[in-house]
Amino acid sequence: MSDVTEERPYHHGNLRAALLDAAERVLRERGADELSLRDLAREVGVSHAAPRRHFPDRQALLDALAESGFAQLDAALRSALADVDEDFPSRVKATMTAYTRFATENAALLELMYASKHRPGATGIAKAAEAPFGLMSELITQGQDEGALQAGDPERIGIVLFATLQGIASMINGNFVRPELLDALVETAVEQLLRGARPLP
Amino acid sequence: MSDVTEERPYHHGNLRAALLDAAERVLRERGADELSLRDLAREVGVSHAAPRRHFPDRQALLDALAESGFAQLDAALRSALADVDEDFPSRVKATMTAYTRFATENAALLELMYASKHRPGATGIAKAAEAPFGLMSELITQGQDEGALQAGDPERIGIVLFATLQGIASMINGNFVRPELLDALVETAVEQLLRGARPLP
DNA sequence: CGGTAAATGTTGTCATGGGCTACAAAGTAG
DNA sequence: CTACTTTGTAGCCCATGACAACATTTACCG
Repeated sequence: MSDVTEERPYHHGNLRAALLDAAERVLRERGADELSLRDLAREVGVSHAAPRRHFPDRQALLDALAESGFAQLDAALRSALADVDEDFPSRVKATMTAYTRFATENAALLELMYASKHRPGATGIAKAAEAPFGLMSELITQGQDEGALQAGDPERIGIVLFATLQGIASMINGNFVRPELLDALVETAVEQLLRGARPLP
Repeated sequence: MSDVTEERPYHHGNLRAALLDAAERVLRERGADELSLRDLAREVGVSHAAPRRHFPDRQALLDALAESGFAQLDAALRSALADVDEDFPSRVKATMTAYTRFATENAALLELMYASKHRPGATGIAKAAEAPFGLMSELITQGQDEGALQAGDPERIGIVLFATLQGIASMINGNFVRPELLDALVETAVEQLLRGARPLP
């Protein structure tokens, strides 16, 4: 058996991942304002300056969290789409529900993801956001192919759809709308999309 | 003539307003993260602990800014509505344009307004938000009265509309969409509302 | 008026945290 | 085995938020 007093090695091994893990937990439990690099270092059991090797400053950590958030969101959306029928209305509704679920269950994370002031050269975030954005475009394209939606730039329609979802989540996360209304609002949004963007008779 | 060396009186007179003013400027120029009570105190010319009398802690200041933001937003929307025709489509479009304009020109402020973690008992913000929210509901009601929109809970439709606008602004403020696309996106959103929520033939 | 309580500002202090530099240990390649 | 690089440590400075004790105005009330 190894020593009971678990000597920590000088090198952590995968400090970056451990920090992100801890950060995600703190973010969820106490919000972005409470995120302190020193605190994370303590939790992970390294010196207060160790995180610096992986995140030059606090904002770099926040950006990394945001980037990871888009990846998680993309995974959530694709997972939701995997379990649903082929027809367009079902797929739209499943996607919208999955988005708002994710967004309301990860309120602080979403706030980071859409924060206006990422560091100038944070290309990683934009890149990571392309995955879910693209998914939305594909979905719209599918709807157009099926004849459920009128022609038009799928990206533009997708962005508006995305925006509506994000906005609904904001309303709930900001406590302006009771969470119980979430489903009804999503339902309304789905109906309006299907009716508002369908082909002219 | 009074003394040239402008002796500052012990009592500022309207410190609270002065602080909010300075805070709004800093918020616009450098973002919420850069807002420091001590810095504001310096700018206004009072001691570092003076703001405490008016804002018990930093969050209280942020909440006050958010509250003021909703009042300004409400004023902007009503002002836009005052200069436009009576017909529903014009009014909707004017309102939506005014909202997204305000939201993109005051990105950091909007972020504060919809931040998920206001202090528990910040009833002031919710109260202030009721004004613009109500405006949106009234607008929907008008549309229904004119027969441009189908029946339905005006508040629910209004919230979805509001959410869409806020979402579009988020996309632009978060740098996921080029600002030049703003008008086109609003246009799309307007059309979808008018088509998606109009009465069945 | 005049005196007292409440508001409002000031000074001084502490703990926390970000960011920096110099140094140490562990891995890696020649 | 010896350099070189990566990763973590120790210690410092400084800004800030929060707090307490004290000072000055202002407001109110007899």
